[in-house]
Amino acid sequence: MPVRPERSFFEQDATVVAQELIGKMLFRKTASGTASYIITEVEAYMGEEDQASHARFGKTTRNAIMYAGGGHVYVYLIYGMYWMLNIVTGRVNDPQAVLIRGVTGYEGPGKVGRLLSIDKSFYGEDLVKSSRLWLAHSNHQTAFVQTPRVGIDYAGEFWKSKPWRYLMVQPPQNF
DNA sequence: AGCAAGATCGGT
DNA sequence: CCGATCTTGCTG
Repeated sequence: MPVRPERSFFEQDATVVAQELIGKMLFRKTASGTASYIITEVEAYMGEEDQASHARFGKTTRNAIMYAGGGHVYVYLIYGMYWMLNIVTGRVNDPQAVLIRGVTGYEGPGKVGRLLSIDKSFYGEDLVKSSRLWLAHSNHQTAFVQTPRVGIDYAGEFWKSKPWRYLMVQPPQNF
């Protein structure tokens, strides 16, 4: 029986939630059934001071849900074609989030959005309660490595160099 | 009202 | 390396 993380899990800092998400199950229920995936790659965005974050200019129409507290879903359309799936973390008015960049077999945030049929209707979805998108603890490998975040050249060296991308360590194929 | 840029991806 | 494709946020 999958156990869903509760509110307090999402209320931690994005860097903490991000590493905890590696190896967790992500469930997506549609008309054709419920599919599950293992999260393999994420990135943390740490608040208004983080110059890589969408919250760096303060609250706007697009990022307002980032201020609503941990457990909500923040989705946005990038380049007119890819829906990015983010999980809001931290407390109310502390706009942190974790971008889901990969699940088993699908590397890249655009592919994750497409695979899970994510669209604007998921903006604000509550992962603590949702019946179409939720997380669950698992027994899968949780070892990870860290690297700088991808695609944030606009953020400046200081924030660009933060090792806030987390990748599951691949188990050896042979030995 | 107009415009530049974007937490990407796939094909040259 | 470049185009696709469209929403957002800033400027005027």
